[in-house]
Amino acid sequence: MMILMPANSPTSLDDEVEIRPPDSRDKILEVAEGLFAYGGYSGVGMRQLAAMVGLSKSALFHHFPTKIDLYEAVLDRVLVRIEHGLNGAAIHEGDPVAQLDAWVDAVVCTLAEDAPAGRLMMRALVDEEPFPAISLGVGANGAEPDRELMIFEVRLAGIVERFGGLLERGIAEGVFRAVPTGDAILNVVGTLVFYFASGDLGEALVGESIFSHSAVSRRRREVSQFIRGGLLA
Amino acid sequence: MMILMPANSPTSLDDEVEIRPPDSRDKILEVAEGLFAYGGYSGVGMRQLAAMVGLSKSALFHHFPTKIDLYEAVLDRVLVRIEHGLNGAAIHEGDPVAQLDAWVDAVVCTLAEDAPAGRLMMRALVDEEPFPAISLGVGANGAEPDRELMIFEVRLAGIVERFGGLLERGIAEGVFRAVPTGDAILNVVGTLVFYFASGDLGEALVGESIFSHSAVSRRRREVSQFIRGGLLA
DNA sequence: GTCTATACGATGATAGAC
DNA sequence: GTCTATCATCGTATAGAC
Repeated sequence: MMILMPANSPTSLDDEVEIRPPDSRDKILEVAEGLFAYGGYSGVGMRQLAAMVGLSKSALFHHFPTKIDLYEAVLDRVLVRIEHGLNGAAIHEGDPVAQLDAWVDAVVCTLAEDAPAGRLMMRALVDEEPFPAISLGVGANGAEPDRELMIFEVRLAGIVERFGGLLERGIAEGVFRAVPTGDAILNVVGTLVFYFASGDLGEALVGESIFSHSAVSRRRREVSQFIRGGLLA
Repeated sequence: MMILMPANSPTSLDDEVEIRPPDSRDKILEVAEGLFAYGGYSGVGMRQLAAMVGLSKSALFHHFPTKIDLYEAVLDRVLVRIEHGLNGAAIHEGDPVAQLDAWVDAVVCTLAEDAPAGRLMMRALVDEEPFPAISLGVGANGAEPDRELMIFEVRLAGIVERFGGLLERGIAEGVFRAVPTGDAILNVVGTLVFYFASGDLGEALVGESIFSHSAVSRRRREVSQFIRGGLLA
């Protein structure tokens, strides 16, 4: 389990002491991620969470003033991991097809590394009131969004936008089929995330844990072929 | 909104009087479907539901002894619609490619007809403790499942099995790529369902309501092409 | 930062009268 | 079938001591 720094935090070495008190907050987020993934937002109780993390209920409310704040922090942490995986991959090298492969593989590998992430992402994507930031271009124009945007939403909008750009370049070069990017993005996201959110259903279908080594390496091949087949000209 | 009969109910004409008291139970299911789709299982209160349907809370508990019973009934009703859509389509005529097209289109059309269905299905698929019935072959052998199966799960297992059979026939005939059926099923289900579960995110990406007439007719084309590309040899 | 104590509303569910 | 009344429990949040 890697330790990640927020993408926008200024990196200075002597902050180390202050930045990482490897303490309660991280443990809360870790446990909460599993619980939210399992039971959804409404299915998790702060009492229950506090007990599992070994803290008092009120100590928990000290770290996260409200339940939704905790939820946002958990979601954002997962997205930071995905962003990190994308940044570490060669998604800007080679032709659009190679970039697509790198993109897909990076997401698959990140979701394969911690089990709750896929389910959590799928829940967040399905839950209502998500992500108008995408249609706004994330602050590209001066129009204020009609409600407070979650950090999580802005981060997701950035990722989706980068993928949309890749799609458009591939279409312009003629290597991808000329498809509406909206539908294509939904196809790819659905395919990528659903496998890792499918839990027991997925296990019943593939015949072993969807997170086992062999299942994941098979998945990397299969999802890449499926998406290439669906997108390439 | 069509009136459907359970697939296994004996069809006799004079049952009509008894079968359809077009009454409270249906109204409860209708409202509950919307609520569960919007807020998930834990996010819906029986008080709230009773108020919206115009009943007392205890009257509600008379129709459905427990909340989970209601939830199962709602899920099953959606699956019955999907089953009905599949039965009405030409999924047994022509070569496997034609059957695949009929299959995909039938599911898309059913999910397009009532908005909560897709979101509800995605939630149910992501929720834990689903569907070991699939690996058991739905009563094909004598082994008892280790817990009570929901009607809903058995019905889903049947649908998934039929699709798995179609995949295997297509692979045997050489018209589909030789892929592991488990991964392929998850790819198709994820692609099919996620679009109709994506709500505001989907709307932001496709530029209009995902249930609008133009969006749905575009979707029928796009998802068919995407899945064909991903599966065909 | 962490704890105990307390409060309030809402929840799922039950019992019994009409 | 539908209602009112009631129950214990939960989620959420606050206040204040250590």
